[in-house]
Amino acid sequence: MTPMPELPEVEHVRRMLHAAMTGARFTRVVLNRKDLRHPFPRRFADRLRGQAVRRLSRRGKYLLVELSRGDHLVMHLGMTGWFRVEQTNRLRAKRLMADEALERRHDHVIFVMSSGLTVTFTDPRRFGMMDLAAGHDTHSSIATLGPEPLSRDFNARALATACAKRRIALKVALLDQSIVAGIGNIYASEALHLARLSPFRNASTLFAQSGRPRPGCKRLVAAIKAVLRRAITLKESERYRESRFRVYDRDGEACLTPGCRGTIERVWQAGRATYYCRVCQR
DNA sequence: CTGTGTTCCTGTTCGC
DNA sequence: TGCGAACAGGAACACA
Repeated sequence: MTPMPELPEVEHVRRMLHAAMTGARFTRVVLNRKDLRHPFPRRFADRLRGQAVRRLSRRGKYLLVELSRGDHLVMHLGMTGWFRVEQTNRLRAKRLMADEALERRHDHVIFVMSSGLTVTFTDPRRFGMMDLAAGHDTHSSIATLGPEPLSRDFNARALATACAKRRIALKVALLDQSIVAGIGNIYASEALHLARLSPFRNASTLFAQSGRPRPGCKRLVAAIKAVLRRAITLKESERYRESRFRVYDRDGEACLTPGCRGTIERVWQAGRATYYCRVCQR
């Protein structure tokens, strides 16, 4: 099973698309349906055609394609979205095998680029999204995002402040994209385990009476950065196929924290599965 | 306002 | 072996 797209997966896609699209123009844009999660914006294909790709960036789980006229293509992978990059001429010549045709049944958007590459967005569950925006931070979904977890802006003070008056569980807070951008269900559990913090702990307790972040808050920030960085590195090295998570999908197994004799449990929190060790996570 | 629950969607897994 | 039910969850929205 490929993990759901969270920040590391989206970053991997960004790098892939950067290599495939930067400098090239949209020669042809094909929409195989009129919507994904939301309808495509008006004249979507027309507004892309002829534009060159200046650069590809990422904000949280959103991909941003900066276009030559200055506007931006905003994309989200949802839960099952991904991109395929192929040589356009080989694609034309190809006769599809039955299983391949089955796989292509969820190809919703096709970008034929001037470079001779075709970039296809495929998404079985159609939770993905594509939109156009004037600037990189003018899109409503992106404007409300919290700090990038791997930036300097994301530190213990910033996290403690963002959580200060929130009476929600820590795990739920990490999933809130306005508190910190890019963390999903898997890495929320992973980071809390590495930081040895209980997912049930009230988020506001990261902030001490003295107005300073508690030690756990600093550990959590470090753990989030470590978990995300490791996942990005792992993907680049292609070793991620054999890698496993610390707690995610490990219920019933022994806790990996050195010296801890606990067992990983799976519990239900705000409609989501949370994996944790009740012995070392406090 | 704030937090919880539901909805969208389909491929995969599980139990009978 | 086959079939239906349960499950997976990002983000938006309804609602108390």
